[in-house]
Amino acid sequence: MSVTATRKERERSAREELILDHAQRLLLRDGYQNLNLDELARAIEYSKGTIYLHFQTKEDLTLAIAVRALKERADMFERAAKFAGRTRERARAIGFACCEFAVCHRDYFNIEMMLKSASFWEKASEDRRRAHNVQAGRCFRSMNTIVQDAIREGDLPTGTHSEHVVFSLIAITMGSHIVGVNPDIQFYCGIENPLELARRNQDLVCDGWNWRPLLNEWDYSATDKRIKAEIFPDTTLLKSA
Amino acid sequence: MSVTATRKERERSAREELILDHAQRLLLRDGYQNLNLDELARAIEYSKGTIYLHFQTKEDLTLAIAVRALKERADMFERAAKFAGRTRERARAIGFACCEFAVCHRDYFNIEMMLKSASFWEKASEDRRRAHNVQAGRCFRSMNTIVQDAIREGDLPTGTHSEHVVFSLIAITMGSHIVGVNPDIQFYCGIENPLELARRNQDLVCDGWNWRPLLNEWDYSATDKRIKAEIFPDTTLLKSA
Amino acid sequence: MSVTATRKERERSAREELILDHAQRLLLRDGYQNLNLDELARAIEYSKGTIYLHFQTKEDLTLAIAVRALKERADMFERAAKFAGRTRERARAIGFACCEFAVCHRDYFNIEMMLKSASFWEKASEDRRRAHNVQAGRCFRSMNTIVQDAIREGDLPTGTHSEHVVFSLIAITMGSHIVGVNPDIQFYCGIENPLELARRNQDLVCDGWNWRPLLNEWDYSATDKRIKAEIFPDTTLLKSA
Amino acid sequence: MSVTATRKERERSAREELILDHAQRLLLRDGYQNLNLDELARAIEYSKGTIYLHFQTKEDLTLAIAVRALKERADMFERAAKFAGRTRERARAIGFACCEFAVCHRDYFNIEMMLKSASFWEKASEDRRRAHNVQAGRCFRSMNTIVQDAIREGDLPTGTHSEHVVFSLIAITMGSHIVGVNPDIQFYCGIENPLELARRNQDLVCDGWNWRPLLNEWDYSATDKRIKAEIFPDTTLLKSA
DNA sequence: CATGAATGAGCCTTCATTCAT
DNA sequence: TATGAATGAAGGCTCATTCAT
Repeated sequence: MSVTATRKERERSAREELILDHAQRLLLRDGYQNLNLDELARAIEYSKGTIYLHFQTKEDLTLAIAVRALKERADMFERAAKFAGRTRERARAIGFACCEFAVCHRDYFNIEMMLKSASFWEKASEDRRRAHNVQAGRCFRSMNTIVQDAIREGDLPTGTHSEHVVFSLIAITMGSHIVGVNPDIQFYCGIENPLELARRNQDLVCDGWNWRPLLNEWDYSATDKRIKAEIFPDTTLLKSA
Repeated sequence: MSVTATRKERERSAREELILDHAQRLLLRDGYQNLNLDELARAIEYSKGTIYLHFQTKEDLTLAIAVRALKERADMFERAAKFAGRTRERARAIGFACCEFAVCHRDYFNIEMMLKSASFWEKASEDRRRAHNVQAGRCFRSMNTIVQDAIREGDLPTGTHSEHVVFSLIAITMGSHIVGVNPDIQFYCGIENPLELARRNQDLVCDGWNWRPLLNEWDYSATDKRIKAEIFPDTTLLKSA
Repeated sequence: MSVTATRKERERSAREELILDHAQRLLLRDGYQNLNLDELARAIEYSKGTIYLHFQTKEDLTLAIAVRALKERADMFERAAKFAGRTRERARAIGFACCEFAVCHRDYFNIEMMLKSASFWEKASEDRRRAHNVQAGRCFRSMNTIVQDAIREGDLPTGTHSEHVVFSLIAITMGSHIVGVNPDIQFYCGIENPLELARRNQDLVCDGWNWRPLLNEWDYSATDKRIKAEIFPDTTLLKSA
Repeated sequence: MSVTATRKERERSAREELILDHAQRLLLRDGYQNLNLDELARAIEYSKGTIYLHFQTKEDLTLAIAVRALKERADMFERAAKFAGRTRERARAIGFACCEFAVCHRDYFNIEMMLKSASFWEKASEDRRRAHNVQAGRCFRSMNTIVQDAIREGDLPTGTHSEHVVFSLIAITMGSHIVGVNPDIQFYCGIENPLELARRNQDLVCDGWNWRPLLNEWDYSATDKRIKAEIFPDTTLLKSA
């Protein structure tokens, strides 16, 4: 590939990122239905036609935003899965990654909710749909592998279905994040730091599954320090680790 | 109030329910942005103008759907809260109510998600917003009271923040329902009956909080039978109780 | 039907005609691709939305214009077909009707040409397509019946295929009209009155088929006078008859 | 002019033909309004910019297609006009040429119809418009000369206006071709071979003008054989000649 | 000369909302 | 009170044309 071609390639990628950045911002501010391509074009200072050089439809663009975030999440999960330690410590690393992700993509789950409508997927490009599945699969496998290790190593009771553990962890995490950003619930439950609660909830569930070592059997604050140091050394977003 | 006025009042209410019934159906079928007032008018066999005699805007209508469902949920919660037994049994009754509700309003959480957008609330009527808060408060207090009782009675450890317990239960429940209906996750996690998993997840969290009696300390299947018999005798939707 | 309903019905029809009138004018001025619904709305002094209360798509509207003209043509043909006289005189009455029609709808054939594109018909409503076929059939049968009579009565040679005669008459008529309005051809052929030539061309073809009585065997100017008087008494458009 | 320049000139011409070939194909497949320059560029494997090095606008390109076809028609007409024989035989040769042309350019007349819109010509280049007139003139004169010869030689009645004869022949030919490809009319009139009918229609008109020798006074099938052999020896498209 | 990325005006269509009857 | 015809702003998408490289 010629030098010029590479540069163009880079420029194209950069612009695609630029579009996604602004689109994501508008999407989260206004919701999908109020996302307006005229405004987006104005924001990125490119024409509307240019947007369509990158994305087939508005739905395709929206899905691309989700895919990008999901890819980042999958990357973090795979990094976290390599953490050296007991299986529950490794799971904790993924929990850490998940919160880290939630901080950077505060409203990612809202985007994910937008994708619910069936008519949505029909209008997105085939490639984009495939990309979404790929990243979703990576996320799931990162966690599922650890749970299976835990069962094999005896950290989780024999006979536990790994998929059910994964499901409960996804549920408590997603639920915590979604509910945690709800102003009404924040008010009623007196929540200040939703992320902290999300991680505690994950602990509750792990303890519920009897995932050894239990919360009171291990110094997880030390684990957290190691996670932060070894896996996410550059992170400054989470004050406590 | 004259006899005629009362009859008219009743007719008005009946029509409002009719509108909400069909609107909810269409809303869940097509999503908010595809909810079309022309189609709704055709379905209810009244004119579009008539819809506007009941609801100020499309957003107001949508919120009314949510309020109606929420009210039903609050009613069920309050009924469940009166269940006679240990605090965790009463919480279990509410969990039961929540699943029961989820069965009747399979996609209520999707509607709740639609309400996220800020611009949405601006267009709903003040009265409707207030009504929503009232019902949300009822739901919260039903649960929170039980948790506080549990702390007072020593079923939950001293020093436990009741709001955090409530938060975790809401999170695991909402998370389980939202994640449980996701086809991708159903596929990855091999889920057949999301509701069953939702209830198990609630147990995990209660055990995590050390809410006595723990799962293995009590015959909760007997409790479930009583709940079904005493609180929801007419329910046939949940096969196992 | 109530009085009000009838009036509304009438108003609706009147507006539909209004839309068609202006749409036809713009269509012939600018061609189909340049027909602009914004401009049309401005011209009719109704909103764009109103246009869509009458016509499903732009294609549907265009086809409606063609159907309306075609219906008028079919009406004239059927009226002309009733002319009392020899078969060739009756055919002549239809030829007269055709020219009369061409005067009132100077560019009808151009509209008909627009309908060629296959993608066009897909976007028009089923009802409209059917209506078009109905009117086209009426036109054809009016003429074909006369030709069959001519064969039966011996005015046309035995063994003549009526459809081929009709085809040749349609061809010479359509060809004359289309070519006759072409400025280049008008210039080259020194044409002043295309209609007169169209009628003469029809005579050439009839003589070619040996349709009795031939041009030089009968006083067709007398026939023309009768046609004008009996069939189209109100017509002032054609100077010579 | 240098050798290089000549080669470039040739290359330029070749590419122009390539563009016209594909453009004509797309034009006839999709109609003018659906002719898409992006697709055309892809088809010719040159860039869109290159198309604009050859043609000023999309209209200019379309007109160029018409001009090219018209030139071919004029060439065929002039060749046919040289046929040795009676004037009506020579006219027949042109009729033959016309059908031959219609076979190779099945939808040429549709293209010709597209040129009707006034706004079209405004956007085509002056040069192209002039070229179109030149070729149209050649076609007309080929035929007109033969008719004038016929009048002079007494094959057509004295006093006949040659332009009117030409007009009627153009009309019957154009009409036959346009009407003949109309599926509705094919259905109604039971047409299988439109070209055959077109030629018969030409005969009807000639007989109508009393152009000697009449159809029943001469063995025109022999003429047709000669035409085919002497003028269009390479043609295999027309089965009967 | 050749490219093809970028443009942006333009257009069809939808649909929540209004209001005269 | 109930209607539904009328509105018109809004928005997604296209594509002929340009121009820097």
